[in-house]
Amino acid sequence: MIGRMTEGRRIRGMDAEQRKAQRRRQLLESALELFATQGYAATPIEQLCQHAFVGTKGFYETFDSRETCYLALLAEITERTEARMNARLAEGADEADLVDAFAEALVGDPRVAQVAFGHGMAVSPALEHARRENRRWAAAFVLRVWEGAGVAAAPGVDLRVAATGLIGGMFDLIADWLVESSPSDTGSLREALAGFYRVVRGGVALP
Amino acid sequence: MIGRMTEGRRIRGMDAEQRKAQRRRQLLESALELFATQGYAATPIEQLCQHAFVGTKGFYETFDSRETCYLALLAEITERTEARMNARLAEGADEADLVDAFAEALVGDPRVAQVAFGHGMAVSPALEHARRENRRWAAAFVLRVWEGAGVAAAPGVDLRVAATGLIGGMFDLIADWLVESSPSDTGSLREALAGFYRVVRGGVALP
DNA sequence: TTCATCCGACAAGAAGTCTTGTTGGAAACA
DNA sequence: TGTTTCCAACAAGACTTCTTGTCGGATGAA
Repeated sequence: MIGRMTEGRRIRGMDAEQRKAQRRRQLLESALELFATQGYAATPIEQLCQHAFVGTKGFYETFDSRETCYLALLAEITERTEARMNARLAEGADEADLVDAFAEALVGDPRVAQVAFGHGMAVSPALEHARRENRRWAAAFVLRVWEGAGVAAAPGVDLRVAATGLIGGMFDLIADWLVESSPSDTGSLREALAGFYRVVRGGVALP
Repeated sequence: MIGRMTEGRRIRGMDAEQRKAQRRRQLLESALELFATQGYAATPIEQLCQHAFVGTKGFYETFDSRETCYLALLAEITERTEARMNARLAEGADEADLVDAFAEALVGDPRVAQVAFGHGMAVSPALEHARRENRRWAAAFVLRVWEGAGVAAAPGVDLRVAATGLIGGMFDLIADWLVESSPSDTGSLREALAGFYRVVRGGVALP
């Protein structure tokens, strides 16, 4: 208590702020790993801390809650992805390159894709399974209709992929409509769904 | 205890089995209402029972758990929708009619859409918001690329809708890839994403 | 009216998680 | 080596939800 330090002591060559940043990185890395493999809902804070070698106390000094931690992880992922895509665009990449760059960003670390698009966000595996079953049925229905209509796929077009994407897009348009439009505005949803269907339908059987 | 009844007594003109069926219907109706407005994660069993005028005991006699209840609700919704779509198809409806019938099935009761496609299944509103923010950014990015490429929309095509649907479809293809393919099989994802992009891109700028 | 039955309401225990407080030991200085 | 600082590990309380058991009012039958 003689020579009072104005700043905290250095440990492992890092000052207090750097150590805090490292704890944060460790927690986010553990969150990526555990949320991807077990899902967000099935990963308690304590397990997160054990995996990251951080005390529960330290967790609450870094994040307000488990949800905040997940949001920070998502923010980091999206920020990185967006920066990468913007860079490619600035380099003058063409459309096919951009799509491939997007795929590469996810393929590089499947945990990223799992957390951002997969069951990571789901309430439970069973519910996620039910959700996917819906989409599979819908895609199969579309394929059946196309078959009945005698659709001839344009060269390089995989009808199953097109149907899956079509369904995913339509479901997303519905989700958008739910939060952006009033329930009374049914016309905009009908137009959007019909319009997107025409786009895909046109692209599938392109001359 | 003299004349033992072989079957339970009738109440409100219904025997035991019918009353049980009615409780089930009331619980499912309450689940539809509450899951749609508050979300699944934010609706405890007790609240479900209060809204349905059913005791917690009765709940556990009907469903094994809250998740089972949600799965039953989803199953009912999908079954009804699938039956309706199959009927339309059998009637010889054309593709546009089918799309519109699908929209109509959801528009009729927005709670159905909310439960099946909206925030109903989400872990929390904040996470759902983050997820949607991702998609909005991606759709805006696509629009920017198309603008830069001087894409001229075909008549009747809304570029914003097409971009939103494209992103939704691509994200769904990723989700599919995550559960159906091994992480090492990166080629199939690349092909699927590129293929679906070509389909939409072709349909957008159709001559 | 009287009685048997049903079932929604209530109570209580169990289990899990969140959140904060404490501490023992490790790591860096002197 | 001795001292100080830091922090992961541990502990404990509060809270929420799940799940099962009991009870009393309501309902219909006799």
